[in-house]
Amino acid sequence: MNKNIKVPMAALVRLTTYLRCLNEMKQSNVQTISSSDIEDATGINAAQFRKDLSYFGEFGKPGVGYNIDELHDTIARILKVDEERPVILIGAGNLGSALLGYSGLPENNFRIVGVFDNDRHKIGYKLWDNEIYDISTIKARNAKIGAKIAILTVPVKSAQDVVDDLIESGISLILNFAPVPIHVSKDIMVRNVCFIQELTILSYHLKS
Amino acid sequence: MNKNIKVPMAALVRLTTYLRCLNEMKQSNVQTISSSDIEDATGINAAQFRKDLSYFGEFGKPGVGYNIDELHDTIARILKVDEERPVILIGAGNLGSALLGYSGLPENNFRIVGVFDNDRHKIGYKLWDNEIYDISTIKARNAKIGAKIAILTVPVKSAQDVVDDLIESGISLILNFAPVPIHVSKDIMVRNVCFIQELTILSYHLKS
DNA sequence: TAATGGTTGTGAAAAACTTCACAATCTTAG
DNA sequence: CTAAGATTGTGAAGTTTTTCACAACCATTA
Repeated sequence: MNKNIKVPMAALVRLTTYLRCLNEMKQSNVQTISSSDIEDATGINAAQFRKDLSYFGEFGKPGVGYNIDELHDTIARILKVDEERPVILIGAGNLGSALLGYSGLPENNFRIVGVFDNDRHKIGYKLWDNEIYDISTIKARNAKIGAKIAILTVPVKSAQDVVDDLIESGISLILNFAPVPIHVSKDIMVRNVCFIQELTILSYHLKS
Repeated sequence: MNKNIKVPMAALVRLTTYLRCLNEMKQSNVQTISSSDIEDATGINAAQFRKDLSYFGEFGKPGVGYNIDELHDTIARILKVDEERPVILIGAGNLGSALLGYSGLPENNFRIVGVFDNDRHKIGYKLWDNEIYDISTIKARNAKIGAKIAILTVPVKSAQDVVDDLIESGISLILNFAPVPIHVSKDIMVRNVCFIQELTILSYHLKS
């Protein structure tokens, strides 16, 4: 085991892929899989899979393989998605609304427990049964809610301001959908989702 | 220049970040930037920035820096986002609808020129002024449209089937929002956007 | 003109990541 | 019990990516 060695970010990304894959496999009637089965299902090299797991321990049986349910639960525990996490959503626009209605969130143990916006025309109204709160009340509200994770779907121009408020409110993990790099201290983690970037990478590969 | 050397995917991702950054800088009254200005703005190492550019040519002046407008246009040309690209959208659900209304798409030269779904209750109706077409007509329609890029916002269970149709219709670049790995031949490129994965990576970093 | 301060482009060094390859282990069958 | 076949976990090798460091260059000032 390599528990003292830093886990590469790429390995974490792959772990989430294994988890998704195992989730599907759970519904089959097979109990056990080998690392090369994972390779077939995900395209990720079998040795890579084993090494990724080795950062966290030993979960397989030589000569046999891995128990699907066990491995699923182990990876879920490693990634801390084995129990429900409260998440707050900032920005009740089109995208925020779509996310709020997305069943994949609860299915993966993420529960949106608060929706915030700064638009007077939205505050107080309900979106999919969630009341939209005034963003200026976030500090007080999150003192009760205690969420550590926020999803940010606000316009570019408000993104940085909102982030500062979030951090003051105890948020330390931010999923940023605003297409702008936001600036935070080292103890705060931001992951950006920008599908324009993805489209652009596709565009680069246009043959012409 | 390294034109004969393979460009790392990570470099392409960074190029899209530089482009976004330059886009903002265009609005300032500064004309010229240095690689370390880029580092300050994006967090990406200055030498990394220069090496990324070196895959494509020499665009700066030693002792001076880079002209913002010029560099922006150059990178846009490299990434082939210097002119409008037609894109088709498959899946007119919540997410598809949100994407369709997203102004970032036209602002970045991606124009949605066709919306498709397989739901009888949606086909024929309009979404943000776009008629929703029957997905079974895609081959005929894309023969006229000629889009190479498709955005996929369909449920997991239909994803693979739809992809096969898309490829038959001349699509070679797919942005997949369905949280499932899809299987394609080598000449087709797929980029996945899965924010559950991103949330999961954040979750792993919860301190507790 | 010469000297100074700043910046690029890039070969080479360093670091990080992936893949290989094999000892160790397990299960089954005879 | 032994042999055969399968699979893990991991040190080492191989590959890729990032960072360093410096020659070459430009603009400005004296």
